Amino acid sequence: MTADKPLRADARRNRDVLVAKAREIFDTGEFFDLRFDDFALLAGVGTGTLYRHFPTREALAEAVYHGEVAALCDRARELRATLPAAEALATFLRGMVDHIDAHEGLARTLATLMAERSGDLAEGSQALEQAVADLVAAAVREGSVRDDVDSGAVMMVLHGIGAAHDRPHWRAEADDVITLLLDGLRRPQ
Amino acid sequence: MTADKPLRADARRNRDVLVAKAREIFDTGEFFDLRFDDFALLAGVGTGTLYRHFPTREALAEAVYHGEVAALCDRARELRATLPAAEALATFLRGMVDHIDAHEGLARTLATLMAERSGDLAEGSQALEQAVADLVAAAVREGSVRDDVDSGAVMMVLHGIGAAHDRPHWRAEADDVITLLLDGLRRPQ
DNA sequence: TCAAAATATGGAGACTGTCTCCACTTGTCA
DNA sequence: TGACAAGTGGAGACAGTCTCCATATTTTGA
Repeated sequence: MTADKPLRADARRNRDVLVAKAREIFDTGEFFDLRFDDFALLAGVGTGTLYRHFPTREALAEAVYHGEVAALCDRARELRATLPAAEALATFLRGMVDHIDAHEGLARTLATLMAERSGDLAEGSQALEQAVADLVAAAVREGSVRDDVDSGAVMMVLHGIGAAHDRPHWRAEADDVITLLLDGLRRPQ
Repeated sequence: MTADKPLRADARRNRDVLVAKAREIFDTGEFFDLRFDDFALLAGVGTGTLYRHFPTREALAEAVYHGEVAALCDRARELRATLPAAEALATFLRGMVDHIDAHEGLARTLATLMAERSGDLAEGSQALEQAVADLVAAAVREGSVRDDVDSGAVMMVLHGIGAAHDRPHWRAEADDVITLLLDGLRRPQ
């Protein structure tokens, strides 16, 4: 699966350029206005090279998403190490909204690709899923969060926030959703 | 905008056939495996006719979505007339999950199309948005639901449930999300 | 009832983006 | 440094989308 056979130096270089360029374009939100072939040219490689490294737009997204997820997981780990569990969870979720807000184009692009080919990106979500599960589990252990709902529900809500990009009052609503979620999660009593 | 100029009899007939066929195919989940031209043939009309009535896949989805939204709005109105507000809201949300569960293919198809061209379908959501807002407002007036969050947040959560289709434990998670949402909405004390 | 006008039809073929293939280039290893 | 493996790029095959218009159907009004 993840048996990364060592790439030749130039191949690795091209791959990195492609991912970097992709992240850049994702962020501008122009990814879908672009012919995939043109994207290759824009990154300075031939279309053959693009297709060898990333057979589909989704494969490219997956690579970008990986980096994104890794960063979020680091953040989750850090919060879990420095704050009480409930606070770590709340801070993480609020931070997530900030993050999506700050990289709207990226989030929108990934969410769109995720919707049409969810399978491909689902794998990349595993790590994030685990990070959230850990945050929730810690809070449950601590006694501040109820234990009768699955952490998958939290992921589903996050997914929803990401997917609902273009709602006119996205930011305010997203904040409200997190508020509702956190209040709903609080252990009754 | 909605200036429906009267269609010729045969045109109206063809349009109805197309929408009916579309709903059918949406439900099987095979819509994206199908060439749009083939869909026309399948419905028994020429491709030109298909394109005249529905210039894009999204336009077709919008028509199907309209019927769906209308049914949901009726249900919301009915519940609001026969149950205490909080209960009406809860029943509506639970019913929504049932509905999506029962028409998984349709929900998945609409959610996917919504993700890539959200603008087109957003308009069709207006009525549903209003219905949910009414349910929430009634519950707030009744005093059973907090008044410091916007009903848009509820829509966002619903959107998320619909968008998260292919999560392995979708049903259980969706139920949990509704539970969290309803508990979060309850007026503190 | 029956032209004439208005409206709608269907499917051939132009168009456009995706993806493959392979002759050639570049990197690696002994 | 030579030989072999790995990678490259872009021309062209291919597939789906969409337009166009000669033909068919419906509506209008005399």
